Amino acid sequence: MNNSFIDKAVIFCEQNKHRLTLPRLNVLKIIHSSAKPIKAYDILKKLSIIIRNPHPPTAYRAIEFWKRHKFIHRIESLNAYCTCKSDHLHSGGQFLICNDCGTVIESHLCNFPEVFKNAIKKKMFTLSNWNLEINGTCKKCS
Amino acid sequence: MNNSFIDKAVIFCEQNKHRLTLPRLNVLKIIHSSAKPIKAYDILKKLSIIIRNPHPPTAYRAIEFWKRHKFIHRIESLNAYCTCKSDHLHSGGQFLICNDCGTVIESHLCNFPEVFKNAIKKKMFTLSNWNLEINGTCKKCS
DNA sequence: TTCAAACTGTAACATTATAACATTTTAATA
DNA sequence: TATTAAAATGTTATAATGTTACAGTTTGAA
Repeated sequence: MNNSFIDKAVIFCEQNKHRLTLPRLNVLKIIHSSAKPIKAYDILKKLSIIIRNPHPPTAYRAIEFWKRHKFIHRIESLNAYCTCKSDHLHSGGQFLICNDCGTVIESHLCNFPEVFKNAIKKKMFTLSNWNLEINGTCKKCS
Repeated sequence: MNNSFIDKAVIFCEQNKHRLTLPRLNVLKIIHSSAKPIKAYDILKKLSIIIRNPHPPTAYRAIEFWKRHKFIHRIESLNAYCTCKSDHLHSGGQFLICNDCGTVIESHLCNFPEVFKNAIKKKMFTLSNWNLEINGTCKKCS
């Protein structure tokens, strides 16, 4: 396992005086080591190997923490979580979801496309963040 | 209430030999008459005025029906449903969600932007449908 | 008129998420 | 180094969202 992602989280917590507690560290490790986005209750199940009989809030709090600090994304249409694959902060994400095998690929764009910005401007809307979920078929499955 | 939307649904069912049953018609009417996207259990509550003690599957089946036929959209981040504001079929949607008042505006684009298509092509992914949810502040609230 | 497909009714249950409050941990400070 | 307040977790309960399974009804075509 490539741990540079976890290392970053460790450093982030040190630098920002957040506590890298057992639930936080392990929830992030569990999400990071999952090939596909993982659901909260599956995280909880895996967490129970490390923490005795953990309850939902334990998982959900850690998920919320890493999401707030943009280390993970939530795939809304799957109710599942995956680590952020981009190497810098960003306020939006695109996800390619394979209808066949369930694999999710993050396709990061730094800037929100102009067409959308224009469409938004027309509606007099001020952008804060965005989430794009694209369904289709991945290379392997097509 | 402008009923042309409901009229379209009536015609659609006639033409495609789908039954426009009491739950189907009323679920669509309920979603259509809601100013904001409405949740399944709120649909169910309103449905109980017309149908005696309806159970979740009654609402969910009708929701699934109208979604399948692209009369409604599901806003994933809200677990809520709204009618489609575009006058033709399309396989993707953008939604501007106001963080303040919860209003959702559908901003329809007929074609998926090139930047995204290119990002997808790079990943060797075949597109079927897409959903973009944009959070921000609407005109009224800013 | 009967028959199969489409659809609804109902009960039970599964999944996903949060509220509320007690307890523990931590680091700064007196 | 004892105190303390903030940050975080533990625990119980429950709310919110969604599905399965099977029985019964409606419909239109053979």
